[in-house]
Amino acid sequence: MDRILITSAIPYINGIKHLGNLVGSQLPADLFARYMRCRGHEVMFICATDEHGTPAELAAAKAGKQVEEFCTEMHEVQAEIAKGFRLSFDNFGRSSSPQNHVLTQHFAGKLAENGFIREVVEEQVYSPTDGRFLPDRYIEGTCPNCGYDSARGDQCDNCTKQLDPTDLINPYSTESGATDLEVRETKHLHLRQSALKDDLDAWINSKHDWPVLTTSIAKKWLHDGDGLQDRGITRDLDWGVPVKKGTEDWPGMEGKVFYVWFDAPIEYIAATKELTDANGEDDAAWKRWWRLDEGAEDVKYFQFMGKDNVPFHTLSFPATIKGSGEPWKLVDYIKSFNYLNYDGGQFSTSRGRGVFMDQALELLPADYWRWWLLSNAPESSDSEFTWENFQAGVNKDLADVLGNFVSRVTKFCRSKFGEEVPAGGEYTAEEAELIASLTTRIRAYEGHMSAMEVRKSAQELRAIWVAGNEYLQTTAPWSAFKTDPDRAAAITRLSLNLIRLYSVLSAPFIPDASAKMLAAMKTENADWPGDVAEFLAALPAGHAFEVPEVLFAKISDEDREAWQERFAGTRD
RNA sequence: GGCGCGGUAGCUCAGUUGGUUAGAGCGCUCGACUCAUAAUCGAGAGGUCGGGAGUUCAAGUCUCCCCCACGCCA
Repeated sequence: MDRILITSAIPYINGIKHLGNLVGSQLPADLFARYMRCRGHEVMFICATDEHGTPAELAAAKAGKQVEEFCTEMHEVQAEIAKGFRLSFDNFGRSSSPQNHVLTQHFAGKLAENGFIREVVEEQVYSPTDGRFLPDRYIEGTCPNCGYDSARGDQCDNCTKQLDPTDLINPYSTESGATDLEVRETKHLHLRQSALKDDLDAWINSKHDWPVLTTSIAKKWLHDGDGLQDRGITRDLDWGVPVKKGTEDWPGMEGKVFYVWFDAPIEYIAATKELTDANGEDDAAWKRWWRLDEGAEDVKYFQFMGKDNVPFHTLSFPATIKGSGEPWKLVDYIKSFNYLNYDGGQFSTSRGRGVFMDQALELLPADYWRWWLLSNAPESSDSEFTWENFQAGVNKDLADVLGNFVSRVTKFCRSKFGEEVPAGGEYTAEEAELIASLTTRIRAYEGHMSAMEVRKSAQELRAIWVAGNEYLQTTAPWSAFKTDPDRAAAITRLSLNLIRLYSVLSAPFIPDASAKMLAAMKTENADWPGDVAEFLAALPAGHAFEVPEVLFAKISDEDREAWQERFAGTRD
């Protein structure tokens, strides 16, 4: 039995994520976690909300709430949606947790001790009216280039020219409208990633089995231009982890907090501690996952994320870990994903384009989305969501191939033999052939699942479903029944056992339907198939079952058209 | 403008270190079956692998140039 640590990139607290976000990290991570549990491994599957930073403060203000209150509510919303999609996190934590405060401050302290922190004095725009420093994009003014009067401090939306806030003519705060802005000096901490560059480079180069997407992004950041740059890890904000050197105050850094990208990945560790704390366990319980000197030596650590998160996970977070000089667990494998596009364009949170997680669950059960998204996961390149493809894929794979198989077998049996596994008849060469073919396919499926080859896994699983229909078509028990009822009974007995096989194999993809299939077969035995012939004999003659409700209703053309229309524009 | 990733059947995508007639699913056509959610199974049609040049006994797969789409950065 292996010990498998899995983390999914943590979604930002501000708003509900769209299907592109889901398929880029949480969903494939869940697939892998479920599979590893099915295979009997000890799994720790961690996710959380990323709660700090200006966008959260502003969203809270807009909602007329305190930021803590806002985050608590939004965390609850995201946690509920995650449950709706059957994301099987062992803990869905919060980056604002006390555990993360302590750990983040601890790492910063160690980095400072080891000389990887540099204090830098910068000039930033301060608004006396707002009582705070303003991030570039919360300052607007007239563009010096094109004269557009609502150019942002980082870029002009009209002429696309990149700007500094000080370039703007008649700048004002977008928060208060205040125009009495001034430039003030402020001190910040920078993480000396440049000093760790060679170490990180060697580490990345040793990862020969990582996806090209992952390593190519990391290498670009390492070698592009002047190479890996130091990065500011603090901000002049209220909402965040207060800057401390371990448990000590940090002179000159009063009133400042760590920047989100510094504390967010540390939350992976903190969320594990949140879990064990909640369970009343001691520190050894979480350290055995994260500390090489306290039991994590044999842990295999997998991270899942979209490509936009790769730099933080290949460079920034490892720099934090390595720079600490302490034996923390480093990631063993980074599975990264491209983007899922929506109907010819991008999904967009800010513009509300596409289907969002809460809306998706209003339309259809989780299994529909899980199956389609995973079987079309953007692994090797960006991929595309269209309503036509979604409808066709779901109807064909889930309703016609899998759902209908369950229907035809259980209903045939009920009408000819009653609602129990029929006795009589012998297995022939046809059964031997089916079992041989299934064995090959199941072993291939296991290989793809272990390798996190999501699309290939889905393809193989589908082929296994098809094999059942093929078998029925060839053996035609409805014909055999007329001349040789015993033969028909043998075929039906095997086919009923196939339903249990499909339940077990499909569980990581479509957990709800899987549970329904197992329940219909009136068994709780969901052990993974080793010897297939043996597995298919587990439900013996005389074992009762029931005909389940239709597993997957089809998506009608009317529904599809209505949804297409509804989601054509922006989110209401 | 620089960099990055792509451009393979109507659609969505696979194609290992260059090597026999370029693959899958859907869609389409035809056939079989009638247990089943008008479901299933089989067969077939369909691509000069964005364009051009080159390296090689051999290129979708390597090199160069160009075109197109997307993304990141200045």
